Amino acid sequence: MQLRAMSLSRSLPATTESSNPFVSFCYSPTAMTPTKRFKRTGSRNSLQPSEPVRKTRRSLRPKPNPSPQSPIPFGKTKTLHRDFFLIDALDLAPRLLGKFLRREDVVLQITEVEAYRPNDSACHGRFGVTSRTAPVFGPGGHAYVYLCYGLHMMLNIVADKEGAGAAVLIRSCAPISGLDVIQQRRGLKTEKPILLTGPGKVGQALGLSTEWSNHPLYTPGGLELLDGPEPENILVGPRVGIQYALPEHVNALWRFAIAGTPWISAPKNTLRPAL
DNA sequence: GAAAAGATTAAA
DNA sequence: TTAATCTTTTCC
Repeated sequence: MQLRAMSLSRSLPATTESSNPFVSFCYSPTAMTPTKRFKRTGSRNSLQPSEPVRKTRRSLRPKPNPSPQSPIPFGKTKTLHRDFFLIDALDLAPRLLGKFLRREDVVLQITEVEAYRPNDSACHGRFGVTSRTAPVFGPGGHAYVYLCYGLHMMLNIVADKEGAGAAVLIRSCAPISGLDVIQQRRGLKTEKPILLTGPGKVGQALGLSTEWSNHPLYTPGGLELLDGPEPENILVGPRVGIQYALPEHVNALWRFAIAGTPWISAPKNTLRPAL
């Protein structure tokens, strides 16, 4: 199913607005049909919906759906205005959910993010402006890419006005277009969530290096952020891997994800429905 | 100038 | 559970 939507979009020219791949994706019958498995039960356990059905035979189980929710149809897909990014990272983070990241033929939909803010003991900006973190202190709407553990390229989207020092980490995405390129870069011939759930995986799938740091995302060309459907429900939780920070920042619920999607990194059991 | 630690991942 | 891997930042 997923492959059908993707190969369909690949067959279309992706350069002009009128024939962009998302329109065909969002109107494709498979994308418009929500899978039963993702329906909310309304019980107290919010995580129930995203877990696979246990007692169904493997061959009968529905495959992971690249569409995190029923997409809201939208006519034109375009880059967002730079003003979109000039807000508190805590406000920007959830608004990035559902949006599209595009680099040439590869298109990913953002499914999980984390906010990093001024006066945040977990934020890279906590040491002030350095050669690495300079983009974080620039105006919102630019990429901030850094090397983590000497291996992984982590993509952030700079938030707020110039001088603030805030950014949103992209933790997970769903593949929308360019699956073969994504798989090639990842070295994985799969379409399961393992392909793109984790910040290092997103950077690898987009073929990023630190040279992309400070690249504007609101102008056509290179790496772009495009408008996308707003998720129906959102999950929140504490951020991952920041045990070195102050308790108030370790515990802050600044991690956001689209409810019901399988495209969320570990740990998932710390996420709860937003109010 | 040296050393520790890190917004992680994949394999055992 | 742990090794891989290297830049950034801090400490002496």
